[in-house]
Amino acid sequence: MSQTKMITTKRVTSHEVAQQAGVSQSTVSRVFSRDTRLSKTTSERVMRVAGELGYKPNAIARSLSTQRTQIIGVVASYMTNPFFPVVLEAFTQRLHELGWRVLLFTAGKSNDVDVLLPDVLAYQVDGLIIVTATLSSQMTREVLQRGIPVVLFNRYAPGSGASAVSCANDEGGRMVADELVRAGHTRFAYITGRPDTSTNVDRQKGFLERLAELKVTDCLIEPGDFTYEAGFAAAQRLLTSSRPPDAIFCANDITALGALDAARKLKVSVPNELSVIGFDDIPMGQWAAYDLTTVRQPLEDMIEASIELLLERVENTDLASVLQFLPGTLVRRGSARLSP
Amino acid sequence: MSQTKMITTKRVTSHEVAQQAGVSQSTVSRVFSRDTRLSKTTSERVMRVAGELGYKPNAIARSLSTQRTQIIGVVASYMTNPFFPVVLEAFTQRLHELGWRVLLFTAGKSNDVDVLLPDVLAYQVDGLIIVTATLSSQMTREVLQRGIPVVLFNRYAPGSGASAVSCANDEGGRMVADELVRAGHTRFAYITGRPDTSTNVDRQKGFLERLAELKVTDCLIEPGDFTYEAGFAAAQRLLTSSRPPDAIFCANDITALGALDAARKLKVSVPNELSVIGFDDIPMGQWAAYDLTTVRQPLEDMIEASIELLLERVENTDLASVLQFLPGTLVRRGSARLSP
DNA sequence: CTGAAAGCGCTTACAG
DNA sequence: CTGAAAGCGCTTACAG
Repeated sequence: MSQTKMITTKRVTSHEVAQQAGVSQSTVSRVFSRDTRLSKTTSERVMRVAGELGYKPNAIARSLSTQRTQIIGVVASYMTNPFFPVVLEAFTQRLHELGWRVLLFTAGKSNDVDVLLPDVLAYQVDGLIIVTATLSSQMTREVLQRGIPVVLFNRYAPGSGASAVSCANDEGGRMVADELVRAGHTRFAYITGRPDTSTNVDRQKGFLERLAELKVTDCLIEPGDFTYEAGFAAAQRLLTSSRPPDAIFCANDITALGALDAARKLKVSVPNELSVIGFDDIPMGQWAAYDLTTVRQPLEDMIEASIELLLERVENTDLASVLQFLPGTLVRRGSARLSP
Repeated sequence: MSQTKMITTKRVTSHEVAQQAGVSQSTVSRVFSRDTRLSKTTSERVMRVAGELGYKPNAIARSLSTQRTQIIGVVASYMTNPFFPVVLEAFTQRLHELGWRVLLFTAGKSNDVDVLLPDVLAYQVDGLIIVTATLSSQMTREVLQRGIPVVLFNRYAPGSGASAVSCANDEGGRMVADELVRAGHTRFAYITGRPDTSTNVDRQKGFLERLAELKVTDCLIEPGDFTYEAGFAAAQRLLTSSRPPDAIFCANDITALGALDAARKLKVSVPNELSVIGFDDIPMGQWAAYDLTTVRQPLEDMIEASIELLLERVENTDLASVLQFLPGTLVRRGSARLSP
């Protein structure tokens, strides 16, 4: 039942607040930028008037003036892999808490990240987080040249100048090899992710290297692409081959879920006849139908680290790029027969 | 091996391009805003110089000047329900194609959408899409008052002034009732979603109403919350009760997957002893382990309609709000015993 | 503690 | 077809 029904669509500016409050526009601005040297009375009066008028400082104007948008560009895709939505949500949430906004871009089948970039840059983002897809190193250079720091999440590109935070994928692969061998498995297989990703390369490399160190040479490599369907198909091929594996390590969880369903379909008993291990620890791995043993990525820490690296470099463009690898942990569930 | 190694971090402005090209800054601006009345030669020269200098118009400055940011605020949450990431990705992709940017906000457990809103507004978004969570009607009014149109996706709030696009959830519920009765089921159950959502209310209402019309009164209502875990628990309760249902309709797919896993655990044979039907048609429903019969939401059309409603109202703030309901379609898979 | 004024990088009537 | 200039709504040295 307020007296002042605002039907007007016109947006309130600091000038109007200033006029109503009987101060200069600069003062209004200072009130909202928390300038310290303000008398309490002025400050309170301005705040009151601003409240009545429904005034909010225009962030776009502020951005232009300060040369800082407080916007972070986030490029994310592959939302069908449950890992990424969780990552995206966490990034958005955390950045927002810290006072930053997220401009979201998705790199689809057709539009490469490189194609997206001019649009990202036009909005003067203060920093860039790439959650999926890779930036060509030339593009990375171009972005960095403009003083916009870049952090790659869950992938890395040494020498590109971009910082990166990733799980220690090779170690994770080694850990899995260790555990599977120790539990007495003898015939191994690895279902790959997309072969051009550091994630896949490192997991595979760590796994195979450790197997080799343990004198195991019997490991089939079956191509996949980080999807359920590919995992299902690959496992089906493996399990119907002349010499099926008794342990399958999958490039990621969603692939492992596909592999488990293939085993179920073929009536291969898990974990008695077959152990399946994934990588990520997505929520679905905990579902009763799967109970997936996996390498958990330290998501919270990775996100925290990414944001820290990025914001440091927003503050100080001269900082050198950093690659950071955080160790994963094995989560023992029912899909693999492991020693305790 | 280009001669002009740009090490500078300073951003190029239209003034510099103008100077290099020997024209006024206005002309440079016109070239990039595709002003028609420009001589081809000037235009080309400016473009060439701009290219050499790596000039991109500053969208923030443009926004301030035009009073249009070309930014759409999107509020999305519940990324653990696979339905939403897909929606978010589609929205982002499509809006980008149409020349709009997406500022992403997530409403977490703690931060209500209402709390987020001042930050959304500060960035002068031209429109707002709410994919999850509901805006209080007071907040909706406030946003609309500022001339910012709002579209609710997959929920609606009549009288709030916000437009909305939703699946025809009641019809969907009716359709499921029809099919289940026709196939001879006799003991029904509905596992709910969160009770305060229009989505849940309408699906439940349609289902029960149609059952009543068909003279079926035997329908248990078991509370859930749109999650796998709730679906699992609810189905477990139902199936271990004294008079277990032979057909369960679930408020959404992820709930249905939980129900299916509960059935599997309890060795209830699907679809022989039990039919389970979901709502959404998320990718996982197609997985071999589930093969879920469900009501498919016409996602593409819903997104297209949402964007159209929104952009129309960005152009013309006076347009009245509209509620739009698009029919879902039954997707017959293996989790329900239905007549052909 | 506060104000007047320049400036951020564009767009766009207004002239010519 | 093009330029000079005002203006978008802020911030922030510079004075006082």
